Amino acid sequence: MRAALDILDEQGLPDLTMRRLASALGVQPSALYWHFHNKQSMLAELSDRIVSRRSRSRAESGAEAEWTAQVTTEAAALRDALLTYRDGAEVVSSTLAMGLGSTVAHDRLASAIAGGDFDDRTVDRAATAMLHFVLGHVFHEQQRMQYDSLGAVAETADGIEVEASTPATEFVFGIDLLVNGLRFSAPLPSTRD
Amino acid sequence: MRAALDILDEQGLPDLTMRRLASALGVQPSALYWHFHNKQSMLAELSDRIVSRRSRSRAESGAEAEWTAQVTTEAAALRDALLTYRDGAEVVSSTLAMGLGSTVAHDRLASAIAGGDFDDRTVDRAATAMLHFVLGHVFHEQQRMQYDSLGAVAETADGIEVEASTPATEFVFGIDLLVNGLRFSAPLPSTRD
DNA sequence: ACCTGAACACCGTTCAAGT
DNA sequence: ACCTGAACACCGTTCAAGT
Repeated sequence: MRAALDILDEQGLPDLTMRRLASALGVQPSALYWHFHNKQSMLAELSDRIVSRRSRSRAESGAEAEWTAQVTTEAAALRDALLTYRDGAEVVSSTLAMGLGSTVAHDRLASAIAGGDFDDRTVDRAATAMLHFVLGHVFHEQQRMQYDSLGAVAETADGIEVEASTPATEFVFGIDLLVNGLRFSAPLPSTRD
Repeated sequence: MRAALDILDEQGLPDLTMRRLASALGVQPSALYWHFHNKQSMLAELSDRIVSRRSRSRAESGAEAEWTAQVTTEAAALRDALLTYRDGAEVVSSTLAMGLGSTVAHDRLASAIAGGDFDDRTVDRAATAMLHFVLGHVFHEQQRMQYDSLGAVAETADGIEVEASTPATEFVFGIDLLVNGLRFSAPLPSTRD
């Protein structure tokens, strides 16, 4: 797993092949198939490690913060985790799409959302929608990163458009959209205090 | 393109190889490289065709419908287009992530959203967020489809959970979340009429 | 203008056999 | 328990050469 993460981060997903991984370990490719059923399940395990990596639990980690703030924090933490390794979002996205990998990402978002007192179905669907947005956003963000690093400096050509809005800004915009939609959609039964 | 769409729909993206496409056309693989720079650009063209396929322009296509209804309609039309071919969402998603393919999908969502009188940046970001949700959702939906078709009938095992909520229902839930978030986020300058 | 033939440099996976 | 060796059935792409 450590060797695989190194290759992923240094060379990218397309270069993370079973043969390259084997040779990084000084072993024959076939040796890997004693440890993993196939490449997919190896990537699934990688995906779990990427997602599970908790970033600094920010200032407010307690149960007291507004649920909206908790959701925002959780989403940002997930984005951070995905950004930790090159192509992280693609690995996780395709793993989850295949129905593999753990559900921690979804679950953490869901439990933050549950702080808003919604019914279980709403919580689940909102978490899923949010997860789709996060994965889509970071996937896109990382693809741009390596496209930009391959020449094509995009240019701040005509001076205008200089502070064109950062990926982080666009990210919180999307999250806020979903949080606000959630806040104003349901009857939201009890607003204690 | 027709042959490629056939292979995609009948055998899926993993089986859509340049060699298989060539042999379906009764031609050598190398012949394809006179027509396309590489496989990516072939898939990009395929992606454009998938997205451009307009479904029945529903009842209200006029300029008069509520902008929220227009956005919902546009999102549903995009979902329909992606569902038309097997693995359609994956083809489009990865093409757009690579910075290839046309921007029609984004643009159609954006112009529907623009009916709500938001500033250009908000329109663009909201369209992007929505596009990420749609692609993520349908990608997931299609992956499940072929997972389910490969045995593993999932079972309505214990009678409960029978009407567990369809993909279509979950889709409109996510779209509504985004539309509502948008409606209640900005100052929304003019509410003429 | 459009295609063939032949090659290059790879893939994931299996499986008997070794230690 | 863990790995090697050798093979199978593939990939995308290039490029001289043909018509």
